[in-house]
Amino acid sequence: MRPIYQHPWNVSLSDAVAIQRRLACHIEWDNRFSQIDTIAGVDVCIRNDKLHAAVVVLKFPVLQCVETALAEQPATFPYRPGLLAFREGPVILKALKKLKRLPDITIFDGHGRAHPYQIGIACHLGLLLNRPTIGCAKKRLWGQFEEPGNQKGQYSPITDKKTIIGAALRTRTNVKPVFVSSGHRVNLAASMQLVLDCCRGYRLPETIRQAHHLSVTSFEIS
DNA sequence: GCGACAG
DNA sequence: ATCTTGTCGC
Repeated sequence: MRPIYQHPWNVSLSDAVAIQRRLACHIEWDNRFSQIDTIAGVDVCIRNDKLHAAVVVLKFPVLQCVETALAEQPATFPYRPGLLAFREGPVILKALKKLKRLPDITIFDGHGRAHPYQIGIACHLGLLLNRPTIGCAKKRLWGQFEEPGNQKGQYSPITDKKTIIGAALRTRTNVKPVFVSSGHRVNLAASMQLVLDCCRGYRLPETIRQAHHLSVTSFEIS
């Protein structure tokens, strides 16, 4: 089956918003995955207007690396809060296409549902890839939340007009929380559990940490 | 007009 | 995200 959703990337800011609003109603918030054999982390770094994307696929739940992929591309679309997918999406898809096998779950360094139109980069790319995804950001973009308790595992909801759109989750005791939200086909509870399952180190899931390291390393070499 | 604002 | 020195907390 060919990709169902596709759209141009070289668009104006207003067109980008229009595309988001059109795609948003197709995002699925319920779990639609079964066995999880692999889970991946994706991240992008920018040097001299060049984007470097890295994806690290880990066997789950042992978190052993089974495959990685890199891609680079000039940065064209500007950074605008809410439109991150249009800036980083293309180079990320380029890296993901190099994988022998797409991961069962993919975690992004950015939001999912906790976005003004409920279509953060994790939702957007999950829909285009037709795969389950999770958003895991370092800072809030949309919605209100209270600081969660200081112990690892404690969390508080991120809400938008009484609707829970994500959670501020403490992945390490006494360390700033991460902001987790559903991407595509993974509900909030499962997203939070998986993010915690992927934490073996600092405060981001091991998957994203490794991808970040890899993306930084790649531009240092290039 | 002012404040907020993923990466 | 990137740039970039000293500095606060455990």
